[in-house]
This record gives sequence, C-alpha cells and structure tokens, in this order.
Amino acid sequence: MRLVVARCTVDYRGRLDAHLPEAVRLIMVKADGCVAIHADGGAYKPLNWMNAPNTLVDHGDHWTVVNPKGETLTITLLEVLTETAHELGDDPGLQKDGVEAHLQALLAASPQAIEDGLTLVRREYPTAIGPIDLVCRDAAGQVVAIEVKRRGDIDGVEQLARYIERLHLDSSLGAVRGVFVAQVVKPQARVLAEARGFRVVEVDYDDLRGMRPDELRLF
Amino acid sequence: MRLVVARCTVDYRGRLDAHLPEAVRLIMVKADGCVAIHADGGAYKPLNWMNAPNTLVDHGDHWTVVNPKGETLTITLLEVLTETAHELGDDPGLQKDGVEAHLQALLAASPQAIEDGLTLVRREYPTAIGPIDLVCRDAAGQVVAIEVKRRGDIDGVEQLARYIERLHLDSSLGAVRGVFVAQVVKPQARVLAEARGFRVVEVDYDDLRGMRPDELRLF
DNA sequence: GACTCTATCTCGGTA
DNA sequence: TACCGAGGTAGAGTC
Repeated sequence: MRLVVARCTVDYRGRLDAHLPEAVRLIMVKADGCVAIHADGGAYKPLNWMNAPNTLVDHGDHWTVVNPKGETLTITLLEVLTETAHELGDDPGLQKDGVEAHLQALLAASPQAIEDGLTLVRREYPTAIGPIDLVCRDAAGQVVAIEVKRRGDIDGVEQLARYIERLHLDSSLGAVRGVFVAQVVKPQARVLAEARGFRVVEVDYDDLRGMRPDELRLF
Repeated sequence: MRLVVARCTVDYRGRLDAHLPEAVRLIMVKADGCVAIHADGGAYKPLNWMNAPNTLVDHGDHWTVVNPKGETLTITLLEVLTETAHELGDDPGLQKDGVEAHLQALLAASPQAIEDGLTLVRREYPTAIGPIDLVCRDAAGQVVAIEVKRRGDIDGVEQLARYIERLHLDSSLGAVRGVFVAQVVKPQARVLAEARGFRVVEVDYDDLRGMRPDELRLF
C-alpha cells in the first residue's frame, strides 16, 4: 500500500464528470491497484476513486488512471508532502453475524413468530426471477410468500409483488398471499404493502435469537 | 489525519457483529474523528469503520471507539509498525456534473424536448409514496407523469407505474399517462414500459445543456 | 459474463 | 431529526 499526502487537483471523467479543486489530500494506492483520494473527514467514502483493475501511469506532475471501460481519473500533484509504502499482506477477511441471512434463518426456524399456525414449505424458494425468502402454508393451508428484510423499504415490497405475480402463474399452488417481514418497516413501504394486500410484520432480532422453536410451540 | 499501520484484530458490535482476525492493516483516523480500517485491496471500502461523531479512547494496547448509538469498535494493537499524522485542512469538496438532478432540471426548463406541446405543472410532485419527478400537461390538456433517470432500468419503470397508480386514485386529474425519460433505456426496461403503456424517450444530456428554452419554442 | 440482491451501504435533500 | 431517493453505488452470490 502506497500512501501519498499531497496538494493536488483531481478530475474524473466516466459515468459522470467530477472535479476536485486544489487542496491537501491523502492518496491511497492499494496492492490490487485501486486508488482512493481522501479528505480529512466525511466518513469512509473517498472523495474520488478508481477501482481495480486499472492502469496507473505516473507522468511526474500528474497521474492518469484508466479502467477497462475507458473511465479516467487524473490526479495533478502540485506538491507532494509525504510518500510512504507498506507491505500489508493478505487479509483473512471480515466475519459477520446478524445480517439478513441470519434473520431469514431464524424466521425459517420459527415461522410462528410471523403468524400463528404458519409452517415452512421452503427457504429460498426458486422462481425464474430469483428466490423467494420463505414460502410457508398458513393454518388454512393457503400458500404464503414471505419477503424478509432488515429494513423494510419500498423496494422490498416491489420484490414481494414480483414474486407473488410469478407464483400466480403456477396454478398448482392455488391462491397465494404475501407477508412483508422486517425489523423496521418504513411508512411508505407500509402504505404500498397494504395497497398491494400484503400483511406487514415487524420482528425483533434479539427476541428471535432468544426463542427456541419448541418454546414457540407452547403457544 | 492519523495513519497507523499495525498488526491488529478488530471487533465491531452494533447493527451487526463483525470480527477481523489478526493481520497487518492501515488504521485511518480523520480530523472529524471517523475511523477506518483498510486492508491492501478490496476497493475503497474499509473492512471495518466507525463514522463521526464518536469517542475514541486509547488504552495503549487497544482502542475503543463508541458512537452515540452505543455501537462499539474495538481495535486491539498487537504491533504498531508505523504511525504518522498529517494536517490536511478543509476540503473544498467535490463538484459533480451530469447527475440525475441536473437532467431533471434541464427537462423541467425544456419539457418540449420530451414531447411537443408539453408544459410543466410541477417538479417533484408530491404523493404518499414519494415525489414524481415531473408532472406536465400535454397539448390536449391531459396530465402526464414523467420519470427521469440517467440510466433507464426496470426499477424506474416500476417507480413510474406506482406513481400513475397513485394518481389514478385522485379522480380530479382525469386520465393520466406516463412517459419514461432517460439518457439510455435498457432493453428490458423499454419492453416493460411499453407493456405498461408508457412512452419511452431517450434524451442527450449535452444536447439539453446546449438548448435554450426560447430556441426550442422556435419549432 | 450477466443478473440479482444486500449493505454497519453513504450521501444529500427535505419536511 | 427522521425519512426518502440516488449512487461512478460496491460487493457477493448465483446461473
């Protein structure tokens, strides 16, 4: 990893045009060739960047970075303050717990948390337009398609609508209804879901994690 | 900006739990207090981070970073290889050109570029499920809802469909038709838009920028 | 390679 | 502040 602190200007021409006026910034060049230009604030996102793979040419007073799509990043160096390089080696990578997949797994183990009498038919039920998070049957035997989100946004409701439209093409299933499950459901998403005739359920991740499927069956 | 290259482990507890095993990484602490831990690859996104505002406490062999929501980032330093600090100063910020907002503004100023005889009723027309980019009336006085995208994808067509569905609930407007405008419309999006009965218009950003509203009126 | 979907998304605008 | 939409979304997984 190469770290250059320099007074510079930067221009990006690609999916849009962007320009950075003269200022002192950190230029980070990683071992895989990706380049990021950071100011001294503003979260982790760099002001400007070019991902790998790309070709970096050092013209002395300016660098040009070009990617295979023809997008270019031009860094004009007006004054290099420091330049260092470091060997970091490979990284073992990040281990995560608590993402949507886990929420889905917990709900698959305890569909009663969504609705009394619900039993799982299949997780990641395949359709031509992608897998449905959970497919269940309710107490009356009707098929229920369930979309699981951490944050219930409008996009998720549309996703559920597409899946249900798809399932309706499969007449062997009979009538199918939809349930939209999330830890938090946004107001606009709730409006749309209800307009579409979907039930909306908010669930708590920690409660779910604390539940045992057998405990749930006591109700 | 403080730059520390160190062999470290990192733990995040917050919206999810995440753990980084021991490895050499770059730890970036910006002037606003935000912290980012970078490996030597993987584009610009850090492996782990904590945005400002937060409180960083240096316990010598480990740092704890806590934000107001109670999320914590713990960095255990096993071996500090280098540590530097730099004064970068304020950044004038990024200047962008060619984003959707510019396209929308240009089209609002020259709706004739979409269709002869179109006059603007309102930009960002409010509905319960979000604002419609442009609402116009055509030469015949019919209401036209217009969705503007830089890249015309299926999502944008569905967005337009939702808006029109919503507008139909407002009987005072009469029949409403939809126009999908983008610099590039993907084939799938075009098929869907036409199936929904929407007109599809591709516009050129540079042409629009060159137009004057009065020039357009010459036609 | 194309498509789909998630994200500690980030970031900006607005009510 | 919370909500909502755009993004050079990036990144991962699947087909």
